[in-house]
Amino acid sequence: MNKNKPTKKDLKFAILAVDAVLFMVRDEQLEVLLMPVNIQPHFSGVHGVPGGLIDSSETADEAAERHLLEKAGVKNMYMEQLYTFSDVERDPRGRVVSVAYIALISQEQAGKIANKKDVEWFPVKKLPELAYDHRKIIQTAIERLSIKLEYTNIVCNLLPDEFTLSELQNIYEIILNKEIDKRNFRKKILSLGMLKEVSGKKVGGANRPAQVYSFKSKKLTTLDIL
Amino acid sequence: MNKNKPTKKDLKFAILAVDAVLFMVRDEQLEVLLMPVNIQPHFSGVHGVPGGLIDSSETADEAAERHLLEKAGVKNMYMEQLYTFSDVERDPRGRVVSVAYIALISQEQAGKIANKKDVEWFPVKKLPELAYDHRKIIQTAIERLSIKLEYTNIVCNLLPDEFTLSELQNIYEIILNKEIDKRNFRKKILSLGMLKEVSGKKVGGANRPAQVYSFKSKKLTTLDIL
DNA sequence: GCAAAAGTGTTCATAATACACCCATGG
DNA sequence: CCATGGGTGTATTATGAACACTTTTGC
Repeated sequence: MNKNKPTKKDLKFAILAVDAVLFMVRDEQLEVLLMPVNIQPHFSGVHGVPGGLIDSSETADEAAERHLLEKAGVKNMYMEQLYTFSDVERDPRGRVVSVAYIALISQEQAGKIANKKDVEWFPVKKLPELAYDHRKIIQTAIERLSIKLEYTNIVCNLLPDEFTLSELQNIYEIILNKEIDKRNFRKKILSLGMLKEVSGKKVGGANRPAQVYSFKSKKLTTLDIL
Repeated sequence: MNKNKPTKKDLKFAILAVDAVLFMVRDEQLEVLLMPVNIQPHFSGVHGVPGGLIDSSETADEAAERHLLEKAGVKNMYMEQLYTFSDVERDPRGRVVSVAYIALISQEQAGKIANKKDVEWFPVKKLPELAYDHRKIIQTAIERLSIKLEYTNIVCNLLPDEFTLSELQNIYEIILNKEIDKRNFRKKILSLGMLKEVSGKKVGGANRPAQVYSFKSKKLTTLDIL
């Protein structure tokens, strides 16, 4: 392909970046991790998802992991490629193509994060002003997450290892933005055979203790109903 | 590529390319368009899908369209982004990240293509030796296509404007690689309400003429059964 | 004893599957 | 008249949806 040196003219290349939309569920809300973006004279007082350039010796996946670790102190989370955004004008400073990722952690994991200054969780329903095309990226991520909730076990990445059926149902209701019948939900989720009972009950205050469950496997599995 | 010629200090970039996996169904087979790849000393006598670099003034989508037109003479086809492949060693000449696309045309459209020298259709079950990571890209494309057949109207892009139910069923059977009951298939596909009858019958030889149908809309629609 | 969440079954409607024969045409 | 693909219906089963009360605990 390009055999010339980077002579800067007619050279076809773009700066290649990654952006990672990191989700967590907390307080009955789907939240996304943002950090301030301050790029004079284009952006100030706005936020964006963590991201950065891809190094010449790493894959996009590795770059996304690295930037999440460096900028947000998060590691070992579930991550999948979302979409590659390549609008010519998406970065006012010049041509930057971004490979976007979805990443998921439980509230529990979120609590353990080395608290980097400047990172902050926002409910997706109350996003601040965003830099670049990050609103579109987040929107795309939410759609993907919603769809995958319905036909994969991806939800396991938003929960701690052990959880109750109510907690599980809650996450579905929050992300899908609708109420689900408790009896039908339990029947269905248990019939899928992905869960196992864990000994011990969760004592949660002034109410009946709940059975605790865990996923048999956290490997992404497609429930092919077809 | 170019990491040995860092004219721009620490500048991190990669060559950005697109690759387009163009599918067609013909002769009871899913076929993909390939062209020879001859890159000395790395590749000779092997094939790859059409593709090329992204220009600094075009999006990845536009680049994919352009390369399909330039290299294969195909235009106005259905196209969607597939995945971005970024393995560091995927191009032996240097770092090239590729945004891969799926494109679909009907056999009818394929026949009208200005016959570019060197392009050739191969059944996906009999692929020749392939350059780069194109086998992986094609594999990923086939999986995506199969999945989307089941919950979208994407199949319309593989058919001519007017077609019979048998032709439609045939495409499903070929791509999903399984037999489908004729009566159940018709019941289901008609109940989705995406088709309209077209006046006229298809006379196909020594048998009863078949009713002709067309899609009410070719816009990609998700059949949310959920 | 009461507030709060856990847990549990049945009925009904709809959708998926399995399955076999007659129809219209060209040669 | 026969070979070829077009076209149709029913019975069975599985799945999804609607729906209300009892249980266990902390206070």
